[in-house]
Amino acid sequence: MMIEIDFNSDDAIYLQLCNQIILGIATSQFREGEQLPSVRTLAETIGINMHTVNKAYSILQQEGFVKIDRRKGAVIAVDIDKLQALEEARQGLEVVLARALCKNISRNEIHNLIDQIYDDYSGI
Amino acid sequence: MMIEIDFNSDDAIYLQLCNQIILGIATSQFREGEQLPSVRTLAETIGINMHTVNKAYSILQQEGFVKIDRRKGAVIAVDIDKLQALEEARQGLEVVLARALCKNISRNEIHNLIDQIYDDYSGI
DNA sequence: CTCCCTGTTATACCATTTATATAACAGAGG
DNA sequence: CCTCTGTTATATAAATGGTATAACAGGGAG
Repeated sequence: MMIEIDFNSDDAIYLQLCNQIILGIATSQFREGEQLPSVRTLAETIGINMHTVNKAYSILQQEGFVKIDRRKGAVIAVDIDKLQALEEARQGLEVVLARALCKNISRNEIHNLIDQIYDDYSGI
Repeated sequence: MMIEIDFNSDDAIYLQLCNQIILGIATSQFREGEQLPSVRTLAETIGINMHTVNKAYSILQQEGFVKIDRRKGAVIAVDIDKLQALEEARQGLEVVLARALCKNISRNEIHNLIDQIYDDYSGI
Protein backbone atom coordinates (compact mmCIF):
# COMPACT_ATOMS: atom_id res chain seq x y z
CA MET A 1 0.00 0.00 0.00
CA MET A 2 1.12 3.48 -0.88
CA ILE A 3 1.50 5.79 2.10
CA GLU A 4 1.63 9.47 1.31
CA ILE A 5 2.59 12.23 3.70
CA ASP A 6 1.71 15.86 3.17
CA PHE A 7 4.56 17.78 4.73
CA ASN A 8 2.57 21.01 4.42
CA SER A 9 -0.40 19.60 6.31
CA ASP A 10 -1.52 21.02 9.63
CA ASP A 11 -1.64 17.48 10.96
CA ALA A 12 1.49 16.01 12.47
CA ILE A 13 3.34 13.40 10.43
CA TYR A 14 2.73 10.62 12.95
CA LEU A 15 -0.99 11.40 12.89
CA GLN A 16 -1.14 11.26 9.12
CA LEU A 17 0.66 7.93 9.31
CA CYS A 18 -1.89 6.56 11.78
CA ASN A 19 -4.80 7.73 9.66
CA GLN A 20 -3.36 6.30 6.45
CA ILE A 21 -2.75 2.91 8.01
CA ILE A 22 -6.22 2.84 9.56
CA LEU A 23 -7.62 3.77 6.16
CA GLY A 24 -5.60 0.92 4.68
CA ILE A 25 -7.16 -1.51 7.13
CA ALA A 26 -10.65 -0.18 6.48
CA THR A 27 -10.22 -0.65 2.74
CA SER A 28 -8.67 -4.11 3.10
CA GLN A 29 -5.40 -2.98 1.63
CA PHE A 30 -3.97 -4.21 4.90
CA ARG A 31 -5.32 -7.52 6.12
CA GLU A 32 -5.37 -9.15 9.54
CA GLY A 33 -2.00 -10.73 10.26
CA GLU A 34 -0.18 -8.76 7.60
CA GLN A 35 3.15 -7.26 8.56
CA LEU A 36 3.74 -3.55 8.30
CA PRO A 37 7.16 -2.35 7.16
CA SER A 38 9.71 -2.08 9.94
CA VAL A 39 10.05 1.31 11.54
CA ARG A 40 13.42 1.78 9.88
CA THR A 41 12.41 0.81 6.34
CA LEU A 42 9.17 2.80 6.40
CA ALA A 43 11.02 5.82 7.75
CA GLU A 44 13.56 5.36 4.96
CA THR A 45 10.99 5.07 2.16
CA ILE A 46 8.97 8.05 3.37
CA GLY A 47 12.05 10.07 4.19
CA ILE A 48 11.33 10.73 7.85
CA ASN A 49 12.82 9.75 11.15
CA MET A 50 12.53 6.29 12.64
CA HIS A 51 11.07 7.60 15.88
CA THR A 52 8.21 9.29 14.07
CA VAL A 53 7.16 5.95 12.59
CA ASN A 54 7.68 4.28 15.94
CA LYS A 55 5.36 6.78 17.59
CA ALA A 56 2.66 6.08 15.02
CA TYR A 57 3.00 2.31 15.47
CA SER A 58 2.85 2.65 19.25
CA ILE A 59 -0.34 4.66 19.03
CA LEU A 60 -1.86 2.16 16.61
CA GLN A 61 -1.02 -0.57 19.08
CA GLN A 62 -2.55 1.34 21.96
CA GLU A 63 -5.72 1.98 19.95
CA GLY A 64 -5.99 -1.68 19.05
CA PHE A 65 -5.15 -1.75 15.35
CA VAL A 66 -1.82 -3.60 15.42
CA LYS A 67 0.18 -5.82 17.70
CA ILE A 68 3.89 -5.27 17.96
CA ASP A 69 6.17 -8.30 18.02
CA ARG A 70 9.80 -7.73 18.82
CA ARG A 71 10.93 -10.10 16.07
CA LYS A 72 8.27 -9.60 13.40
CA GLY A 73 7.55 -5.93 13.88
CA ALA A 74 4.08 -4.42 13.67
CA VAL A 75 1.34 -6.80 12.55
CA ILE A 76 -2.23 -5.87 11.73
CA ALA A 77 -4.39 -7.16 14.58
CA VAL A 78 -7.62 -5.28 15.17
CA ASP A 79 -8.93 -5.55 18.67
CA ILE A 80 -12.71 -5.18 18.61
CA ASP A 81 -14.08 -3.35 21.62
CA LYS A 82 -17.39 -2.41 20.14
CA LEU A 83 -18.76 -0.37 22.99
CA GLN A 84 -15.68 1.79 23.10
CA ALA A 85 -15.54 2.04 19.31
CA LEU A 86 -19.17 3.17 19.22
CA GLU A 87 -18.49 5.81 21.84
CA GLU A 88 -15.47 7.08 19.94
CA ALA A 89 -17.42 7.14 16.69
CA ARG A 90 -20.17 9.11 18.43
CA GLN A 91 -17.74 11.69 19.73
CA GLY A 92 -16.14 12.06 16.33
CA LEU A 93 -19.51 12.41 14.65
CA GLU A 94 -20.72 14.99 17.15
CA VAL A 95 -17.93 17.36 16.21
CA VAL A 96 -18.44 16.90 12.47
CA LEU A 97 -22.23 17.15 12.66
CA ALA A 98 -22.23 20.30 14.77
CA ARG A 99 -20.23 22.06 12.07
CA ALA A 100 -22.40 20.57 9.33
CA LEU A 101 -25.64 21.60 11.02
CA CYS A 102 -24.40 25.19 11.37
CA LYS A 103 -23.76 25.23 7.65
CA ASN A 104 -27.27 24.06 6.81
CA ILE A 105 -26.27 20.58 5.74
CA SER A 106 -29.32 18.39 6.09
CA ARG A 107 -29.59 15.04 7.77
CA ASN A 108 -30.16 13.40 4.42
CA GLU A 109 -27.06 14.93 2.93
CA ILE A 110 -25.06 13.42 5.79
CA HIS A 111 -26.68 10.03 5.31
CA ASN A 112 -25.77 10.19 1.63
CA LEU A 113 -22.17 11.04 2.46
CA ILE A 114 -22.05 8.09 4.83
CA ASP A 115 -23.30 5.74 2.12
CA GLN A 116 -20.83 7.12 -0.40
CA ILE A 117 -17.89 6.66 1.94
CA TYR A 118 -18.96 3.21 3.08
CA ASP A 119 -19.43 2.11 -0.53
CA ASP A 120 -16.04 3.54 -1.36
CA TYR A 121 -14.32 1.79 1.52
CA SER A 122 -16.09 -1.50 0.86
CA GLY A 123 -15.10 -1.27 -2.79
CA ILE A 124 -18.54 -1.84 -4.30
CA MET B 1 -24.67 29.34 27.40
CA MET B 2 -22.35 27.47 29.71
CA ILE B 3 -18.90 26.91 28.29
CA GLU B 4 -16.85 24.24 30.00
CA ILE B 5 -13.17 23.59 29.47
CA ASP B 6 -11.45 20.33 30.36
CA PHE B 7 -7.95 21.31 31.37
CA ASN B 8 -6.90 17.67 31.32
CA SER B 9 -8.07 17.14 27.74
CA ASP B 10 -5.66 16.30 24.95
CA ASP B 11 -7.30 19.03 22.89
CA ALA B 12 -5.97 22.55 23.16
CA ILE B 13 -8.07 25.05 25.08
CA TYR B 14 -8.69 27.25 22.05
CA LEU B 15 -9.90 24.19 20.12
CA GLN B 16 -12.31 23.20 22.87
CA LEU B 17 -13.58 26.76 22.88
CA CYS B 18 -14.20 26.67 19.11
CA ASN B 19 -16.01 23.33 19.35
CA GLN B 20 -18.20 24.44 22.24
CA ILE B 21 -19.26 27.61 20.50
CA ILE B 22 -19.97 25.76 17.25
CA LEU B 23 -21.99 23.26 19.28
CA GLY B 24 -23.85 26.18 20.81
CA ILE B 25 -24.72 27.49 17.36
CA ALA B 26 -25.80 24.04 16.16
CA THR B 27 -28.14 23.64 19.15
CA SER B 28 -29.54 27.17 18.82
CA GLN B 29 -28.15 28.20 22.19
CA PHE B 30 -26.38 30.88 20.20
CA ARG B 31 -28.48 32.61 17.56
CA GLU B 32 -27.58 34.63 14.50
CA GLY B 33 -26.68 38.16 15.52
CA GLU B 34 -26.09 37.30 19.16
CA GLN B 35 -23.00 38.76 20.78
CA LEU B 36 -20.40 36.51 22.33
CA PRO B 37 -18.70 37.65 25.53
CA SER B 38 -15.73 39.94 24.98
CA VAL B 39 -12.35 38.23 24.88
CA ARG B 40 -11.48 39.71 28.25
CA THR B 41 -14.67 38.78 30.10
CA LEU B 42 -14.79 35.24 28.69
CA ALA B 43 -11.14 34.76 29.57
CA GLU B 44 -11.92 36.02 33.06
CA THR B 45 -14.93 33.77 33.64
CA ILE B 46 -13.17 30.66 32.33
CA GLY B 47 -9.93 31.54 34.05
CA ILE B 48 -7.67 31.57 31.01
CA ASN B 49 -5.66 34.11 29.10
CA MET B 50 -7.24 36.72 26.85
CA HIS B 51 -5.12 35.67 23.88
CA THR B 52 -6.39 32.13 24.05
CA VAL B 53 -9.97 33.35 23.66
CA ASN B 54 -8.86 35.75 20.94
CA LYS B 55 -7.30 32.89 19.01
CA ALA B 56 -10.53 30.89 19.19
CA TYR B 57 -12.61 33.86 18.03
CA SER B 58 -10.23 34.54 15.15
CA ILE B 59 -10.48 30.94 13.98
CA LEU B 60 -14.26 31.02 14.27
CA GLN B 61 -14.24 34.15 12.13
CA GLN B 62 -11.97 32.57 9.55
CA GLU B 63 -14.17 29.46 9.40
CA GLY B 64 -17.27 31.59 8.93
CA PHE B 65 -19.11 31.20 12.22
CA VAL B 66 -18.78 34.71 13.61
CA LYS B 67 -18.03 38.21 12.46
CA ILE B 68 -15.83 40.39 14.58
CA ASP B 69 -16.76 44.01 15.03
CA ARG B 70 -14.24 46.26 16.69
CA ARG B 71 -16.89 47.93 18.81
CA LYS B 72 -19.38 45.11 19.46
CA GLY B 73 -16.97 42.19 19.67
CA ALA B 74 -17.69 38.76 18.19
CA VAL B 75 -21.19 38.30 16.80
CA ILE B 76 -22.68 35.04 15.58
CA ALA B 77 -22.82 35.26 11.79
CA VAL B 78 -22.69 31.95 9.94
CA ASP B 79 -21.40 32.21 6.42
CA ILE B 80 -22.91 29.40 4.37
CA ASP B 81 -20.54 28.04 1.75
CA LYS B 82 -22.29 24.77 1.19
CA LEU B 83 -19.84 23.21 -1.23
CA GLN B 84 -16.95 23.83 1.10
CA ALA B 85 -18.95 22.72 4.12
CA LEU B 86 -19.88 19.48 2.37
CA GLU B 87 -16.26 18.82 1.50
CA GLU B 88 -15.16 19.45 5.08
CA ALA B 89 -17.93 17.22 6.40
CA ARG B 90 -16.81 14.48 4.01
CA GLN B 91 -13.21 14.71 5.17
CA GLY B 92 -14.25 14.60 8.80
CA LEU B 93 -16.52 11.64 8.19
CA GLU B 94 -13.84 9.73 6.27
CA VAL B 95 -11.57 9.72 9.31
CA VAL B 96 -14.31 8.67 11.70
CA LEU B 97 -15.72 6.00 9.39
CA ALA B 98 -12.35 4.41 8.63
CA ARG B 99 -11.88 3.78 12.34
CA ALA B 100 -15.47 2.62 12.75
CA LEU B 101 -15.24 0.19 9.83
CA CYS B 102 -12.06 -1.35 11.26
CA LYS B 103 -13.94 -1.98 14.48
CA ASN B 104 -16.82 -3.74 12.72
CA ILE B 105 -19.32 -0.96 13.18
CA SER B 106 -21.98 -1.41 10.54
CA ARG B 107 -23.34 1.18 8.16
CA ASN B 108 -26.68 1.01 9.96
CA GLU B 109 -25.13 1.63 13.32
CA ILE B 110 -23.55 4.79 11.92
CA HIS B 111 -26.86 5.91 10.41
CA ASN B 112 -28.50 5.41 13.79
CA LEU B 113 -25.82 7.46 15.51
CA ILE B 114 -26.35 10.23 12.95
CA ASP B 115 -30.09 10.27 13.65
CA GLN B 116 -29.55 10.29 17.40
CA ILE B 117 -27.16 13.20 17.22
CA TYR B 118 -29.28 15.18 14.78
CA ASP B 119 -32.36 14.64 16.96
CA ASP B 120 -30.35 15.70 19.97
CA TYR B 121 -29.07 18.85 18.30
CA SER B 122 -32.46 19.76 16.87
CA GLY B 123 -34.01 19.29 20.27
CA ILE B 124 -36.82 16.98 19.24
C1' DC C 1 -13.99 66.02 25.67
C1' DT C 2 -13.01 62.23 28.67
C1' DC C 3 -13.58 57.63 30.25
C1' DC C 4 -14.31 53.05 29.19
C1' DC C 5 -15.30 49.41 26.42
C1' DT C 6 -14.06 46.79 22.19
C1' DG C 7 -10.52 44.05 19.30
C1' DT C 8 -5.63 44.43 17.82
C1' DT C 9 -0.79 44.30 18.08
C1' DA C 10 3.72 43.61 20.00
C1' DT C 11 6.92 41.57 23.12
C1' DA C 12 8.63 38.35 26.17
C1' DC C 13 8.68 34.06 28.50
C1' DC C 14 8.03 29.15 29.56
C1' DA C 15 6.40 24.35 28.90
C1' DT C 16 5.10 20.99 25.76
C1' DT C 17 5.05 18.82 21.43
C1' DT C 18 7.01 17.44 17.06
C1' DA C 19 10.73 15.85 14.53
C1' DT C 20 15.34 14.80 13.88
C1' DA C 21 19.98 12.68 14.86
C1' DT C 22 22.93 9.21 17.03
C1' DA C 23 23.81 5.52 19.67
C1' DA C 24 23.42 1.51 22.11
C1' DC C 25 20.74 -2.60 23.91
C1' DA C 26 18.17 -7.12 23.86
C1' DG C 27 15.74 -10.75 21.62
C1' DA C 28 15.15 -13.81 17.77
C1' DG C 29 16.31 -15.96 13.21
C1' DG C 30 19.20 -17.57 9.49
C1' DC D 1 28.04 -14.56 14.14
C1' DC D 2 25.57 -11.39 11.68
C1' DT D 3 21.44 -9.09 10.91
C1' DC D 4 16.97 -8.05 11.56
C1' DT D 5 13.37 -6.52 14.85
C1' DG D 6 11.55 -3.04 18.47
C1' DT D 7 13.26 -0.44 22.58
C1' DT D 8 15.58 2.95 25.18
C1' DA D 9 18.34 6.93 26.09
C1' DT D 10 20.14 11.48 25.01
C1' DA D 11 20.48 15.67 22.69
C1' DT D 12 18.95 19.26 19.78
C1' DA D 13 16.08 22.41 17.01
C1' DA D 14 11.70 24.16 15.66
C1' DA D 15 6.94 24.90 16.24
C1' DT D 16 2.92 25.18 19.18
C1' DG D 17 0.16 26.42 23.27
C1' DG D 18 -0.49 29.31 26.95
C1' DT D 19 0.51 33.06 29.91
C1' DA D 20 1.78 37.89 31.18
C1' DT D 21 2.06 42.86 30.27
C1' DA D 22 1.57 46.69 27.77
C1' DA D 23 0.13 49.83 24.57
C1' DC D 24 -2.78 51.32 20.51
C1' DA D 25 -7.02 52.70 17.83
C1' DG D 26 -11.87 53.07 17.22
C1' DG D 27 -16.38 53.90 18.95
C1' DG D 28 -20.11 54.61 22.62
C1' DA D 29 -21.72 56.94 26.74
C1' DG D 30 -21.47 60.16 30.29
